Amino acid sequence: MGVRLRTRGSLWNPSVNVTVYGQRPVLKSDMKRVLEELGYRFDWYEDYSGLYKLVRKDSLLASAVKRLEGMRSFCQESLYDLLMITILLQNTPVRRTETMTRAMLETYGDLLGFDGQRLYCFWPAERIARSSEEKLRALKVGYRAKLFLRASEDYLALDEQDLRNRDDESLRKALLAIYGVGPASVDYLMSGAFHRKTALNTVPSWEAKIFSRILFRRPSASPVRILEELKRRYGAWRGLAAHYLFMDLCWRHREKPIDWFSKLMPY
DNA sequence: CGGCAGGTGCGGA
DNA sequence: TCCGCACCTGCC
Repeated sequence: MGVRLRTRGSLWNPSVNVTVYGQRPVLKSDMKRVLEELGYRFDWYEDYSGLYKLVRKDSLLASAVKRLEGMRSFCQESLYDLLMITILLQNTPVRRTETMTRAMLETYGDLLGFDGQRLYCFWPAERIARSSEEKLRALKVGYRAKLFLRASEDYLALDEQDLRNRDDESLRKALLAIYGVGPASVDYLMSGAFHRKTALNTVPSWEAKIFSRILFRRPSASPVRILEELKRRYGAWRGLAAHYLFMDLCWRHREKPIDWFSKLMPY
């Protein structure tokens, strides 16, 4: 299915106009399930007041919230999609992640046309599980070929709804049991696919370079130092706070290019 | 062209 | 439980 979201209403009286496109007619029952799923993925019904309270004593976060107030910890991807993304991010520069992602989508993904757009969606897990390491390696994904296979198999044995109901600790354990998921990926999965606001326990090096500039106005504070500072400032809200700071930077960069950011991000 | 970046699993201490 | 190594490719 293809989904178009359009914002309606206002910050304090928000509403979203949802249009759903399907290869077969979209039934009322489909629509109900889509809306429930969107509510979860875009974190529409959660209370963010704990984050907004931190604004009073943190001017850095205050300026990000000023621009982005109301922004949710959104994640349009499913758990499986994001799992594949974390593997594509592992042990590689961003540019190579892009190359590998394109190759994987063109070979295994589905190209959807709707609403005047042509967009790839991720492949179903079964399609990779039925493929082979050799075929995957031909796409220049290196040793990640094995990770895609094993992670897809492990994913197929999981129940995503069950995982959503678990507490942080139990969820973390279940995710780490997926082959190819370590400390860095588990943070992405918990904060992205499951909206756990605290999930930020390791800082990948490319993010450290960016947060060093944001937090300390210097180029190269260590990942450990960055994590300490985020914990000190934002405590249990550090994952979400970091998301706000990063998105604020992206928007400021988009309005007026920031030199050091262009050098770190290849866009 | 050689050297290096980058997250995870695994084997060994 | 912690440490160090292997893995693969593209960029510098």
